[in-house]
Amino acid sequence: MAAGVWFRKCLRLHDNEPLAKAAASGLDVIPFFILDPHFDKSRVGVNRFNFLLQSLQDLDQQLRSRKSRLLVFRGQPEQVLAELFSGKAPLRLSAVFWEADTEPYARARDARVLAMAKEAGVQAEQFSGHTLLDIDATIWKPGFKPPISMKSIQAIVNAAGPFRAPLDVPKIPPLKVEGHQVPAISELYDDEPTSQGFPGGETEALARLQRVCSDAEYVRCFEKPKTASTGRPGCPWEPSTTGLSPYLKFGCLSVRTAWYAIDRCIRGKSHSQPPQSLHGQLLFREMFYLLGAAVPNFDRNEGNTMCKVIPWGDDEHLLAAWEAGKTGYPFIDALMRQLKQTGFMHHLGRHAVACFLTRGDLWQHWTAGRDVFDRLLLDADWALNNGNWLWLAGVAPFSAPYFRIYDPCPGPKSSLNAEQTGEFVKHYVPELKNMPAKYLYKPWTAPLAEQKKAGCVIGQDYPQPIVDHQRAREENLAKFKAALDSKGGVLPAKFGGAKGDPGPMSTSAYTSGKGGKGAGRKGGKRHEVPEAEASDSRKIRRWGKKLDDTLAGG
DNA sequence: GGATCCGTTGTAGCT
DNA sequence: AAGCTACAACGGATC
Repeated sequence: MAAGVWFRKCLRLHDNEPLAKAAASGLDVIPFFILDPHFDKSRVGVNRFNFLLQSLQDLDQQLRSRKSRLLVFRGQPEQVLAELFSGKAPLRLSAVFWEADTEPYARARDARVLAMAKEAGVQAEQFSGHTLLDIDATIWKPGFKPPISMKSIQAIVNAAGPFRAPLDVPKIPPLKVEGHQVPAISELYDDEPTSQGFPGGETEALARLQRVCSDAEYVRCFEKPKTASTGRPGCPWEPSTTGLSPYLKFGCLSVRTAWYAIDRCIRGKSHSQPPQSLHGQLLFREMFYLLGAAVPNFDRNEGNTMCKVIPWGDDEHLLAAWEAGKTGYPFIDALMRQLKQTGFMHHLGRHAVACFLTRGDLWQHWTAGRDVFDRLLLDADWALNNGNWLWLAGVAPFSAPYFRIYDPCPGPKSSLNAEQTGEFVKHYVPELKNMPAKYLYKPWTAPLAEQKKAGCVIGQDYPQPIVDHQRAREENLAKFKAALDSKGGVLPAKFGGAKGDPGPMSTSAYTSGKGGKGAGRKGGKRHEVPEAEASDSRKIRRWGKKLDDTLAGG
């Protein structure tokens, strides 16, 4: 008899509780993954699927170096597991362990598997591990309220106490079974993966974490809104952030391991704070996981207390141009082509293209953009992706005010932090590679002679702007306001989920009150140590400059 | 119960 | 050059 370890996310050996439990059971251990036909080409782009297969390869290699291996089965999970529950040795399971997954598809599937296991007399157990918090335990606690701000998620996390330390890799009994290899991507997809810089797997995940944390000052001073949407100077395809998100999505990296590695860098020294710090990023991840699990219909427009209903348009032509990176707005197009080509986009880039598709310019439904991201992003994660689209469409209570619309042609003062030499745009939109920098974000303003000289005539070699931004912006602001005024944007919030009525939740946008960016926020009583804060921002500025120099030099 | 503060990340235009 | 204002004006938390 054997204990199965069902890998789904959690594609790692470190800090893997199901694996530790199986290894401690005294039974043989069968590590396996099931390639579920549900996740087909319509749902998963070739780059993410390749990332998954690389992660499985890495897992297999690591297990083999420990005299075990990974078995990859294909088919519907319920069917495969039914066979493993009733099959012949050595592939018959008397126990199976996995990491809990709170996404709706996984939840329904796992409930069926738990029932099957009970029926078959197989011990089945799942362990919380993908998040810092035990999501289900948290949302069922009396008095739980869905967090919609950094303060509220911090309160929840603080109340939960310190997270357990990451677990060591257990001693795994040897396994000798033939077949069930990790397939090659060419067996499953016709097109070739095109991603760069993000090889899947735990080995790379830990190496990347190591690289990030070897620069403790970078970790201490990290402020997300100050990182560049257009990558690193000189190599715009490299993220200006840590690039750890795909590894967290698949659990190649344990979030606890990441949390404590960051903690070691910042402990005892002055450091940036949530929400902008690296810990803040992980806290947002927790917040969206809680919302995804606690809010019914979190991925929908209707029946979703976190979503104001806005009469979005439905124009296939606009959506297709956006997805293809052919809107005629070079910054938007470069970002969308980066997404398609590499599977990665900086968070602020996601702000720019999501705002452009929805309330900013094209007035298309946020779920349409959500689906494109869900397919193409290496780090596409159901709760985070939905949460971010709700945020950016301006329909969630945690959204920025709807009238804060990003300029799709960001200048040097824009909070999108887009570099001004145009190297990012030129890299992903090669039609524009000879366009002078001063016209790069608005090439239609270049005189025809300049366009010809650059070999890029607008309307021929590169599209005209698909909409007039100033006009679209004003029209959309008016439509959004009208929808709010008519109360069409407010739902009665009367659909209780399986859990108790979470209570009427906010469904409106907010404004920041008077003052521009950051104005009027200093000097409040929240900032008890203004000196430390000032020294932090000095450090951060110094650091930013140093980073720029280093990267420019290298 | 009313007032006040606050919310990761807008932009243009002015001084 | 950095800092202010206009734009339009929500709702949760706290006092």
